[in-house]
Amino acid sequence: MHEPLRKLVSQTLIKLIQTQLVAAGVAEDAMSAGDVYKALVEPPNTDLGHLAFGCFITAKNLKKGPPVVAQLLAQELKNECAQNVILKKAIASVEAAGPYINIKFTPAGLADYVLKPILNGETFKAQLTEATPKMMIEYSQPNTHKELHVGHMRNMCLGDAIVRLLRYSGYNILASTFPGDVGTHVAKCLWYMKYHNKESIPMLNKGAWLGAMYSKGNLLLEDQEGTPLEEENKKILTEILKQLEHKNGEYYDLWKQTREWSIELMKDVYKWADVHFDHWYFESDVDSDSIKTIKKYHAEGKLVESQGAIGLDFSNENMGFCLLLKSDGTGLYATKDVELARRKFEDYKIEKSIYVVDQRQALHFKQVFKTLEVLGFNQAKDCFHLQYNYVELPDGAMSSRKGNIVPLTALVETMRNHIKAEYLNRYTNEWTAEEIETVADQVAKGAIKYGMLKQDTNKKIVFDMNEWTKLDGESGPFIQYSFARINSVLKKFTFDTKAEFVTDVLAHNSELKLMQHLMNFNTVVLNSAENYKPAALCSYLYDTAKKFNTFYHDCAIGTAETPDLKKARLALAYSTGAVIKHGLSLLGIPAPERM
RNA sequence: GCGGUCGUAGCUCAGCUGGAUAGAGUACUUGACUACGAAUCAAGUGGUCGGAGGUUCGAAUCCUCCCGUCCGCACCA
Repeated sequence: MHEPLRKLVSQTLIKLIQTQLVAAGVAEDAMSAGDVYKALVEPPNTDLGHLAFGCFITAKNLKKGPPVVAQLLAQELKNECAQNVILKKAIASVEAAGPYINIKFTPAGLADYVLKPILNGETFKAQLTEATPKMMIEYSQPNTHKELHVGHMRNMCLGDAIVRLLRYSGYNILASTFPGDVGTHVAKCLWYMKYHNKESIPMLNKGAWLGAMYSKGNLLLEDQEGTPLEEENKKILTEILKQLEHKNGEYYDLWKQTREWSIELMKDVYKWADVHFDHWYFESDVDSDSIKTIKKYHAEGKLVESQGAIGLDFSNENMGFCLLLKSDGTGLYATKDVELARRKFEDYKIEKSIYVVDQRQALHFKQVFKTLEVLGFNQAKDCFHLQYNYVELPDGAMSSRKGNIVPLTALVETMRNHIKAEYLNRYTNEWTAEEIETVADQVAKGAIKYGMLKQDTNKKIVFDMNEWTKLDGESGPFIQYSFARINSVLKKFTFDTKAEFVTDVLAHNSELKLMQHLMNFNTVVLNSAENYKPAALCSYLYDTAKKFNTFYHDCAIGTAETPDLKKARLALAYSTGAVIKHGLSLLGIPAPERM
């Protein structure tokens, strides 16, 4: 009940409905204002109305047909509007159409209830939720000793947007990350570096270079499989892993040093992407404790042995065998996740734990959560795996192992250069070189993040650089461009958000449509947040920009017929800009003032 | 084989917690800059919503089966 016009309508309607309920001998509290609020939807087109009330539930309660109830309530609402000054000013028409009541607002109603709260900032401070459990959202689990690629970007954008959306909606959110800084991939990287690398260590971009070491190591190891060298290689890898586990030896020293290079790369990327974590959990932090924990449970007889390894058998529940200790006594990914899940709840007293991880890990998380449950961890039910589909290349899956990745830095560089060459270099004589760089970077962020977020999480993204650099149509830069134009017109005609304006003059169809659309901002954001679907906000913002462009095309601002109309149109332009800017910020996308 | 994902316009996708005439982008065909920014706008062509049943007053949306697709299924993460 945060949107003022919906609130006004639902509070009026509920009184009328309750009168009918009592008359029909039904309990008055069979329906609440909240129920009515939820049943208020957008009609399929604006010609019908700005808001519609579907009478299905009400009709059921009254034991009458929906069209009959719509007729009845529409008449009651009309009468109410005729008597009530406030309603009379805000509501232009009420019409029953089949099972719906279509409501049209007056220009003044839309301006008063939609534009004014945006202008004074109330819209963006509205309380959208009541129950807001403390949640931790873990996202971005890159491995050290590998290079970050475009696939990692989807996870990062998604996790960050969800954190932002939920925080805006009033939730208490902690963001965490869980980099994989131990494991065989590290050993393979160090092995190659130590025994086969002939290059000298670069001064810059050590993290990316390290990723190449891993890739080369992996390929060489595969080549040597089946040769006499295989046995020798295995011995060395085991020795490396042992040293890492016991935290001493030359490999351990090399690990400490190289690990920092990777972390530096991650931090650079997070800084670029404006992504922030409240806590960094490293796999190396939980590694040895996780093994102790599992051994303890095993000693208590809560786990089973199978083929020399220890774990839990969920095969009769179609979840396979969850392996927790390998036959050599070392742990696995699941081992660490079992330990980490407990820590999160203990460290921060959270009520819900969300994991933003690739959907290929679905079975893994099912097993981990089930294991937690079997081990008596009550909060297992509060753990949730938020899945998304992965990013692949036109010729198939990306893999650091094979070395066929598109590094994130390559995407960012290509995008920035493309934007400068195609659009920004034309301003070389007007703007400083610094501004051109800054704006190119902001637009690149818009293109990349919007591209990662606009597609629903359950669909995979096929990454093609040529397609990604096309910035027309539904793209981040399209929305940013609309904002820049709004900004430019506001500057040209100077607009004061605190100045009064005449509210009943915005009567053009494209003005009404735009205002009606702006009305829905918080509703869309809340929906987007609670369903973990940033894509919903993406398409809303795209629509906002499109509707603004139509208005901008249809309605002259500078040469408006009257000064009042000009002022009101400036208010509408400003409001649209504010919604776009806030909306983009919830997706982690900056809004340049000009571009 | 078992489990899961997806299947909507030529292509890429919205719509899926059941509700009004299935929408965008792109491509293609047109039109609009002496203009508040053309990275724009306007118009047109284009759909048995994979198939078949079922539930319902009402199904792209829910259920069942089938077909196609991709993913996962113990010592990697």
